Amino acid sequence: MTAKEKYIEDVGMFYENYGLPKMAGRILGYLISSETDNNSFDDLKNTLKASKGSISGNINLLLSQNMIEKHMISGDRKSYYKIALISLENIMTSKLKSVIQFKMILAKGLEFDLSNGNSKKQSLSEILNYYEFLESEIPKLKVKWELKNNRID
Amino acid sequence: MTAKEKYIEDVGMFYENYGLPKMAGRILGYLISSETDNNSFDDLKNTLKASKGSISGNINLLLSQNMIEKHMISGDRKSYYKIALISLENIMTSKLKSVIQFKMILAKGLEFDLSNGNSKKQSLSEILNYYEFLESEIPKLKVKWELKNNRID
DNA sequence: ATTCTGGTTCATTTATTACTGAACTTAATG
DNA sequence: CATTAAGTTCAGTAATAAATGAACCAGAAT
Repeated sequence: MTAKEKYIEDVGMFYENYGLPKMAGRILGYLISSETDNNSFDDLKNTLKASKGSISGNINLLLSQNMIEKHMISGDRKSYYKIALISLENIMTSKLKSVIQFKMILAKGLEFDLSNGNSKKQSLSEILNYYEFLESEIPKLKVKWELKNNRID
Repeated sequence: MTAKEKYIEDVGMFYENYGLPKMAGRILGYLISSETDNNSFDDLKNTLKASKGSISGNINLLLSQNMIEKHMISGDRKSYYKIALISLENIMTSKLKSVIQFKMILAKGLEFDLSNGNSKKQSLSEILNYYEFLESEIPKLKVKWELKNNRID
């Protein structure tokens, strides 16, 4: 297994964890590590040693989620695919979304925990406050980063 | 379906997404929303309408991941379970870990993208820098929160 | 108009994972 | 020491999801 093949598998596994089919993850691995933007259906099929059906289905899944982009070359019937850079930047945002979802779950859980005196309710409230704090702070980080990078030196 | 049953299902789904079996998630949902710390094997089995095998397996899974805690009551053979509050606080940490993992994947991907002039390499590097920034900033948030809450008014 | 190319569709197969339920273990109780 | 109670183990089953591969379709080339 070459280093690149290993890499493609690693990305596949990461994205499987993230909720995509492994093959979709492999496609992303291939496209991230590809030097060119002109990656054809057949390039993917041959490199990933998968069926047409699987490549087709997963390409369209990734297109629908804006994780890859399709483009054409005039005088050529094929379609070409490349990684959508924005999708790489958005991993953090999507993780944050799931933290916020969890925050809402906690808040809901508190509703069932009726007796106000109890120390569990106290603790859950504190954790909830922490998540609310994170929810408000994390978006500020992106702004902070942008400021840092767009400053005129 | 009562509100609480719905809640248990929601938590189950959240944790399934997070990588646990649905039943383990349901157990967490039950324990988060339970008013007491004294939740027995049978409470879980009856409320969740599951087999002994499934309850047993999932309790032990959750114990091994420190997501729940077991305790005893003297004069009683049963074991009792409660949610480990730290596990709720650590959701964010675990999400952050996966962001760092992704950062490493990106860094590795850049190694394959050989030609230095190319604009893709440029863009990937920028995204990588962003993740490095996040990696250093996010732990600071916890500190900031603690300072905010432990301050003497 | 026929062939070829690029890609899609979908029924079937394969793989994975979790749940069930019954037999079993261990330890406490009468 | 026989019984019961609490929980574990594991083989079989069910449910889900994804990959295959062959048939199919649309448009371009000959």
